[in-house]
Amino acid sequence: MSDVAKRCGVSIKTVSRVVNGLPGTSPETTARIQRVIEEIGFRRNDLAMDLRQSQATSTIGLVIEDVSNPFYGVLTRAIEERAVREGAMVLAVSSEEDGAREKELIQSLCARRIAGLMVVTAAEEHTFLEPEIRRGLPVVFFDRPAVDLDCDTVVIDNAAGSRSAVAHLIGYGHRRIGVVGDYAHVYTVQERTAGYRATLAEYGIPFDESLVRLGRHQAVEAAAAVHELAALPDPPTAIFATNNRATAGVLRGLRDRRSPVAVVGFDDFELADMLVPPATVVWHDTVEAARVAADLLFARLHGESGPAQRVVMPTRLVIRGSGEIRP
Amino acid sequence: MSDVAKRCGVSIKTVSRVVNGLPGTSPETTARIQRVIEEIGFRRNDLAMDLRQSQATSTIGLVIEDVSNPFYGVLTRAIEERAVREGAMVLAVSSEEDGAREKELIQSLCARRIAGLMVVTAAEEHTFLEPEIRRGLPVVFFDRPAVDLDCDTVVIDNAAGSRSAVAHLIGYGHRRIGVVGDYAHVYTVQERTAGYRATLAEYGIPFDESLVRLGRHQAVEAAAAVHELAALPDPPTAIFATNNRATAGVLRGLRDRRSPVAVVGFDDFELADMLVPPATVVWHDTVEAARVAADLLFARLHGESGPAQRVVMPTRLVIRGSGEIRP
DNA sequence: TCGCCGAAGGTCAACGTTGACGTTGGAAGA
DNA sequence: TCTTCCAACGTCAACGTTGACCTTCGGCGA
Repeated sequence: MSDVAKRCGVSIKTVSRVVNGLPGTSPETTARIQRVIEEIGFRRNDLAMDLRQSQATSTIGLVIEDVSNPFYGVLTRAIEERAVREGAMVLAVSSEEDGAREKELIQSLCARRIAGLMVVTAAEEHTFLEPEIRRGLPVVFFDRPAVDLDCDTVVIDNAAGSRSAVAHLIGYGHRRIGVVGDYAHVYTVQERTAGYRATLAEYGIPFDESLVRLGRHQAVEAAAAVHELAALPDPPTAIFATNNRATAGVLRGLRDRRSPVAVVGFDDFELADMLVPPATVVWHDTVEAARVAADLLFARLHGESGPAQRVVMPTRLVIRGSGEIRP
Repeated sequence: MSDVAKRCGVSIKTVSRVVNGLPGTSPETTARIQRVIEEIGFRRNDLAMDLRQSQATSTIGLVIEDVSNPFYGVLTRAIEERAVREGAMVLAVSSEEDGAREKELIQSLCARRIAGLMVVTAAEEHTFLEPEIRRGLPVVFFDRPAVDLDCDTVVIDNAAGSRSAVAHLIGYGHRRIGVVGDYAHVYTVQERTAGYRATLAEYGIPFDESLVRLGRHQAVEAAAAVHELAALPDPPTAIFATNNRATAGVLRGLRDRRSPVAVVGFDDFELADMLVPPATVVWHDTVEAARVAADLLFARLHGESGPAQRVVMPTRLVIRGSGEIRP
């Protein structure tokens, strides 16, 4: 900027006015400055501007498990879409389901003075966020609530979704229903497993620990769980998979086995309807949930100061075939 | 920081030393300052630091078409993985395949003083990047080269990949092979379509314009193309789909038709092997390509100043079933 | 003629941080 | 005792920008 000013024989402030379209410069001066800016390819340093003006950048921090998981890809995109309309960008980082890493990442984001934060948390403890929140950082928890913080939260109705899945399988005559899912410490896994147990109890079916196979983070691990379950003395005739990756893994594991096993998965996923049999899943609107969460975040950024909101997104059982196999 | 200094009765500089782990403070002072930092939850403003020190942040800009497309999700993740090892973050933005938007986004990224830039370009003109490059911004083009800029580039061997796909179909007896693909102005679409034509010529098969259906960005549009092709007087017996989304769309479009049509798609995708028939595709290693591109970028950031590199990633035909259907 | 006004432009400080360099005060060596 | 040295601080300016405020000057009405 000072370079432009020197070349034009004006003060830095005049250049600043032109750059920001403020009044107070003659048309000739404005044109001259704009020409020089074009010539030398000057671009304002937003860092300096943000430092001077607001102590915050127009960047939203987003902490997820892994961008390459389509669920988070869709989430990231939906938030970005909302953010661009507000002139903001989204800085998405992957926690890899590691609480300590999540803490580091968030602190690093805060050091970069993000304007707001959205988190799919993997941590059990969020007190480290308190000073930031006190300083005015809006935080929204997505998909998993914070236990020790009173923040806006958007979650899926895991209890109802799990119930619909398990009740559906029971309705088709299944009494031995396996569960395959991700790490047991993840909130959604706990909720969905709890929903499974509650539904079994509701129908008077005894809970059998050996039918539960958690900690299956990768699809191949979920596929392996299928073989473990099949090797049981009294194998399950149906499987409830607690997320998209587990569902894909289970279906892959089942593909080469002769005895048909019914499957209902939580989360819809691309091509689910193209498999054979097509996957019956607990659907929920990820894009809409992301929009709601983004709305909450931007409302806070625009000054909203009411009590923390908690939004529960509904689910719907999408019947396609894999869940309608009888024992 | 000045707040911490005041509370501790020391100068700002002393706090700075403690924050950065520099020598020159007694253990007692260090402990006192650290305690206060912990107490009030102070966090250094990296904006101010970057402004003072280097005029660049430790952030890599990544311009892609859309994070929610798994291809780009995987790319983003691979680059992030490399970036975290270097203490950097990735600011990924979606151009939506719009050249003008891409330009705006890149300029916005530059204004935020990113340390490096990786682009899957949708623009035909990149001269606006010249001043930034002159100023030392390392730029890597991924998947699509720049026509008017001499930068590091990583592309897929589109010619060889397309040839392997089309020759495979011809080998199975097909002579009328349709093409379904994304926007015709996209580099990869052009290259792959050119590869298709070259291979037809190689085998003495006349090119028929009516078999080419481009501009199918969404999967549903690709599915519609299948029906259009089937309605031709002399419909194709095979289809070459030029990317993952088109392949999924084509397979979906074919699902409900009785007459079997062979399909080979460019790009592998999740669950491709779980479809019926499983999708035969031109595979390439996206993760490895991203790693190579990230290596190029970080090498430049570390001072590498040799001539621009151009890396061509190999492809491999993965035979699964959909491409081995005879006419 | 004088006073006033507004357009066009300039000066200065501050945002939070750190590099360069200055200042203490006590210990150690001559 | 005097010098030297070093550890442990502090001061100041600068990074690029902008808000608050000041200056200049020509025009215009009383």
